[in-house]
Amino acid sequence: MEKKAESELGLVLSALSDPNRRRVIAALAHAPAGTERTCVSFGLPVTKATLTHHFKILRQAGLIDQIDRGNSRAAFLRREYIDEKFPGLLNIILSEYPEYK
Amino acid sequence: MEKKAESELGLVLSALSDPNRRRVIAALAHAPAGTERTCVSFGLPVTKATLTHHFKILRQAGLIDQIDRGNSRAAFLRREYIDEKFPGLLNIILSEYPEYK
DNA sequence: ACAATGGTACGATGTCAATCATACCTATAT
DNA sequence: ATATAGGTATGATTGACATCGTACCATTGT
Repeated sequence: MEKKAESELGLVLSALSDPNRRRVIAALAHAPAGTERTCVSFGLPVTKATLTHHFKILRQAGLIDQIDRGNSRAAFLRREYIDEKFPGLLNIILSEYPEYK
Repeated sequence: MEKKAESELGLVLSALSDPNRRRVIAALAHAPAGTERTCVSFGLPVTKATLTHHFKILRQAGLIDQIDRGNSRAAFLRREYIDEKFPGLLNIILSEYPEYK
């Protein structure tokens, strides 16, 4: 049985269904373009194992990339891709966080 | 224990994570404003019981409304609400269906 | 050298969501 | 009147997912 390949948009919307993952994307979207941050730096209320899980999903959805910095892995937003493929999406995510006005 | 209240945006994104539900929203978004359609008219590959389930979720997310027509229940898009609260969202959903160009 | 830090891998668990079958309701159509 | 069609309600099953603990790896800093 073939696993049903999920659409690109499906991956993105599923990834953003989780509040912890939205928090990451909102923080990156609010930060200056090109900002890199470690996974732990977002202060999500989950263990490290769960952190890895969430960032993997964001990566597979094409929303972020991660660069191996040896010591840590820097996560950054794939802003151009998102803005071209899903215009308006980042602003929608940001709108959930008034403090990122 | 209090059930964690999900955010408005969370409800919307969760609702749109499902391909069947996206299909409904895309069809309504493509149709002329104010278009009403019955649940079955979308031809989703699920049983009636599952249909009811999906439309309930779309309603709870605020994406559609349903009017009781006795015989059937007409579903229509809450376009103004969506466009005001989540600008660009409908176009993103539509972009998955090139035939709705 | 060694501890501390950021992260991954694996396995387990609990919860939630999508689906179905069945039974039932209401309105139109024959 | 009776069948047909659109829809709801309920309960069961199944799979996916968020989470954790534990063990482990690499790099930086002391």
